[in-house]
Amino acid sequence: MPAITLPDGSVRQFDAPVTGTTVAEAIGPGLARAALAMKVDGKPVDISTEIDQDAHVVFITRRDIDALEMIRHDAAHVLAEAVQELFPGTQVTIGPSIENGFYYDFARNDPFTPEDFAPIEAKMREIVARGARFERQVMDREEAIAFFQAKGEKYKAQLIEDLPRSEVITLYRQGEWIDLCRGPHLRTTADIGTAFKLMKVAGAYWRGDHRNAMLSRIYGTAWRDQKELDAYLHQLEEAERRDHRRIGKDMGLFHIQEEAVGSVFWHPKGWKLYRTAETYMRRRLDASGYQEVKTPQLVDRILWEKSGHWENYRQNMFIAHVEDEDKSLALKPMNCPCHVQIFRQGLRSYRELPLRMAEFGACHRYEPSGALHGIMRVRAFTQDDAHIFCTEAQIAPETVRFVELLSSIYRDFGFESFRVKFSDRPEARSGSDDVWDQAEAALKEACATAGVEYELNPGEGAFYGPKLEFVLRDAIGRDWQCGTLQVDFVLPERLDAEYVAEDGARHRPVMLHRAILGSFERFLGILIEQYAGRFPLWLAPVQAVVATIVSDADAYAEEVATALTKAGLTVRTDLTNQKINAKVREHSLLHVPVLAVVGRKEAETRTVALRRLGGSAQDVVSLEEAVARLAAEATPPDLRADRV
RNA sequence: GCCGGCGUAGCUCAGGGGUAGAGCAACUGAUUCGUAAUCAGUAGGUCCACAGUUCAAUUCUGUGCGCCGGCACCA
Repeated sequence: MPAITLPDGSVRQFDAPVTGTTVAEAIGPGLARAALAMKVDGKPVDISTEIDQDAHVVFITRRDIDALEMIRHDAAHVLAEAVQELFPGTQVTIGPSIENGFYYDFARNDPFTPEDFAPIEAKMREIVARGARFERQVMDREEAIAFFQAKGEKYKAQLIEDLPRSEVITLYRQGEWIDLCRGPHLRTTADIGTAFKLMKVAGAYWRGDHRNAMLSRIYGTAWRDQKELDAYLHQLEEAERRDHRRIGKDMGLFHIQEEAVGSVFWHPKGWKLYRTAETYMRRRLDASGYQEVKTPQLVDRILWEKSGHWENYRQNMFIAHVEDEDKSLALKPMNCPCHVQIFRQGLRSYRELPLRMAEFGACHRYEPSGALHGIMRVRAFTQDDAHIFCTEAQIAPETVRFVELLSSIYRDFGFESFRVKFSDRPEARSGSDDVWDQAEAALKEACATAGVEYELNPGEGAFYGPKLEFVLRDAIGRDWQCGTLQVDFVLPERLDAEYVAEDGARHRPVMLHRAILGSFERFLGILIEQYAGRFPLWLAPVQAVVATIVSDADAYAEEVATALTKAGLTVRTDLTNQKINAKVREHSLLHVPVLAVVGRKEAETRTVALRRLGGSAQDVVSLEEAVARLAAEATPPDLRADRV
């Protein structure tokens, strides 16, 4: 005799087990029409599910966010059906809903190409129009395996074989087509609607393992209505305009060329941006008790053997040989072993701890070609690296301190929020399990102390210790690790770092590896996308252009530029023989934040007309006022008087 | 590294078995014009590289390199 409690708190009694459909009908025909699925005690299920005991029920309609995920999941099923109708012999594997859409991985000798999209999409629309009911079916495990084997679907059969014994095997049928699926689903394929679109093809390894077969993946996007789909596609176009590779080219910030794959040629404006960020970081580190050092680029393999990099990281290292010498040197892929060498010079005392050693360290790593991406993933990059040598007791306070510094710096750069991931021990690692237990526990405790909330990222730690990853998102939604904090008990041991403690005996320090930006290259790439090239004044590589209206104002324009330069701004003049409209347009397209326009009037009255990027207002102020105002605004956030 | 796509002027792109075109940019000249494109003219290309097919290849085929989207790998 189930009693159904609805979201408004009302309760409906039924004499016998009922399906969601029946309950919805009992409430009203409108709801019966709109209810696509439901949540029973918080768990999403098919609307046709029978409820046989008291439960809280929430109906899911098209307007609910939960419907979106189901639309996407169902669209994946329809995609698979369409593909199998059009391309017999193609095997299905998995097809989940994902952020913004869905994908399906197919096993097939000839991978799909974008040319296949039109016919597949047409077939999908046909299947949606058919409106076949999604029917759930429970099947015995062995029977299900035999069923898929008989169809030649060996991937599906394997999926079932690998499911835990306790798992109930369910299949969903839509018309003639049937798939292994946990559910839940909408009522019919018609409920998916027509606001979907196939987006791209990609190779993907079966079960995400590169030793397995490569499958052909089709990505699609799906939404509740055409308006949402259009908005999403528009947003994608907008995001493309923010792409740091495009902006880097348009603004003349940097380039990369074939002869130095994965390395950045910084142009004057790009390097100005880089230096602004570097100078800022140096000030912040100086103020936070770090000591900056500089260590060698090329280091003998002997040191890398000691540190464990030779064993664990060699495939990512650039090795250098000299003609007449029987030596192998490696370009450093990380700075840590070098920093330990500095730590090891002389006898260290516990009084020096925590010792925070920072370096803007240029590192080289041989990254797989497919991983390279603009300046965000390169083979030569500069980390804002530091190693904190400390005692175990200092791990937690140093973590708190670090997270505060990182948050403050991210905020200054305009990133109000970021995600944190906790990566624990990887398969290939140095150090005993005991040491890893200790390191992971210490980092977790430090997080608790610092109030850091994180998601788990299993098996993704560095080979010498667990790490926290601070993740920022680029324009098109890809996540990038920037900051990191790693607890390391291994390297101090391997490289024999020690200090004399209060008790007069020698002890091992703990090493905290940490970076805030991660690498300047990646961080600046994200920064470019964050601002779409329209930087706040303190970051802009060219902060103002003084543009003339008539050539009579040339001398005055030079005077204005000089005054602004003296005040510390980076300024250019535009004395070209063009209309002011053209000048405004040109410098706006280059994202110059301030345009100082001078014509006859300004020259006579010693004023400038300030125009902000993106605005159309003109602010005519005296030269002194303009200099004072812009100088104040161009002050980096950490140097501002109102800094709390 | 793997799967797919792409590689034509500085940029964005069109074209196509008989050795190439547009717009913008550049350069020259005219124009001094008050807030997102003044007008006219000029110049600019081993059509990514190498090999093959062909009377003829930038176009077709193969290989390599690079780029783009994913996967795998990672700051």
